[in-house]
Amino acid sequence: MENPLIRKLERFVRLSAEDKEALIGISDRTRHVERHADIIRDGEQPDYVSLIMEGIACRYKLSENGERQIVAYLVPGDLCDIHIFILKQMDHSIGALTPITMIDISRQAMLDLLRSRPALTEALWWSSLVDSATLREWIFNVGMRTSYERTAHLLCELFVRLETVGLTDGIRGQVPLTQEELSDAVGVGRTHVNKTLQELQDDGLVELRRSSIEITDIKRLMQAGGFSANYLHLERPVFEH
Amino acid sequence: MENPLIRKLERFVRLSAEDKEALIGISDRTRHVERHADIIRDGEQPDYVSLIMEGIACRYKLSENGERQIVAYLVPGDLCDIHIFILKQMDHSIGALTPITMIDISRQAMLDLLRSRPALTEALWWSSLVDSATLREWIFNVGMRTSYERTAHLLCELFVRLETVGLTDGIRGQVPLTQEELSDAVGVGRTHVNKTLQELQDDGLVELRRSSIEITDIKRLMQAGGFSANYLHLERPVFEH
DNA sequence: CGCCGTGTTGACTATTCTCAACCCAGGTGG
DNA sequence: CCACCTGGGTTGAGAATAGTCAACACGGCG
Repeated sequence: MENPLIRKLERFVRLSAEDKEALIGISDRTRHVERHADIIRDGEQPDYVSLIMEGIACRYKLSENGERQIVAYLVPGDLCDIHIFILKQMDHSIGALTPITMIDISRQAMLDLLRSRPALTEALWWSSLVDSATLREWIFNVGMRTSYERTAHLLCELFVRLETVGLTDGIRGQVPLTQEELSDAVGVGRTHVNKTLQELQDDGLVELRRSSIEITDIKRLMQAGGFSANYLHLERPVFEH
Repeated sequence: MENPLIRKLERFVRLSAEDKEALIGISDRTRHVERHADIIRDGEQPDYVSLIMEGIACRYKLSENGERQIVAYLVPGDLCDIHIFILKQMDHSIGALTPITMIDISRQAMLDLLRSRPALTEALWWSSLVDSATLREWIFNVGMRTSYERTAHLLCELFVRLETVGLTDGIRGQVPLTQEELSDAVGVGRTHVNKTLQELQDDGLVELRRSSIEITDIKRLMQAGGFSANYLHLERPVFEH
């Protein structure tokens, strides 16, 4: 299995063969999480860093009355718990939206990696800063855009991020999320998301499937959502691979 | 002038006298920015890290039609542009909400500091992770809470963060923001924020002044906003100072 | 075959937005 | 010293987006 983290980081820096080897060899163990299970919960302290290899997960927070706000999606190549090094406990939960395959990296292995491989350290910093930028864009999305734009924008982001790790086929893309999972992310009611998606479908931008959404025209979808990938800071163009 | 960054970081780790000296001695030059001026703009590349010493600023993004979404407030002790090390350009702007005093730290000075002072490196990582956590909470705020709760929550966050660097007097706190500046942050229209603030005032939680808001009962304000400071990860209690 | 997770539809509600007018305090310049 | 101007704040009416609720459709899995 190709390593999606390497693929992602190489969008920013070129890694040497040794860097890549170090990254591949770091895996402690592989773990599977089933759909709807939590990978880690609010208040817990993780004891390793986890890397998503397959599937989609989300960071979320719960309100008192049990509503869920998704604050980020995690796709293959994303790291879960860098917090391990610094913070005492999680201030949010991470849940699996699809079946997940992930590898756990021990704290020590991670520290060794950072100490011996400056290129990787820089790349990981980059990844962390991009995560922050994504959160800012998410705020903008939820705070400023109409539900139509919001939904479109979110789908675009997922598309681009999946594309970065090679999980789409060019212009089309399958987003394996239910409408409820989308709803919790855009902060719009479930039924209203449905209506919004149908508008997008009527406009020929997406096609609704059972438990997933297919993007049929990413270009126009980006226009509809006011999407620009600049906040993802993909410095290097895609090539080779 | 006491250094607010040191004060902030000490809420997380204890710094040695040398650490503090290194941090104080790092200042390149002091700079003043007047209210409403931009400290840095979307698309630019900063050439130094800036530390807010006095005043309040905000990170914001503009929509096509010129509306502003504030995605974070910056208070004394906050660093502006860690991006300098990694990212090619800003994906948002930073503007002064009050007159600002800040010091600029050159890239090299910052790198030297990080290399020679591991405690500071860790503290800065902490600061960065807390910033991320704050963004997540901000999403939750904008996405899930009513305008009444939202406004209350935001005021609480500002109160606590100002308190962390010693800028409040216990139970009362002056928040020097106009209603428009609050409005752009909570993502609620200007006139509606006004109505919401009046409700808060009627309930005895705040008092409205011209160009500022005084928190009169932080405890009940926290209840009203569903505020819990856990996401700020203030590991150490306040003492000494 | 039947149930459950998902999706769909429609009616009704309400929070929030928009717009427009007006107020008020403080600073400025004549 | 007063008139004016500007930046902020206040109020109210009407419009609209989005939320809520409830019922139903549908397909796949057990």
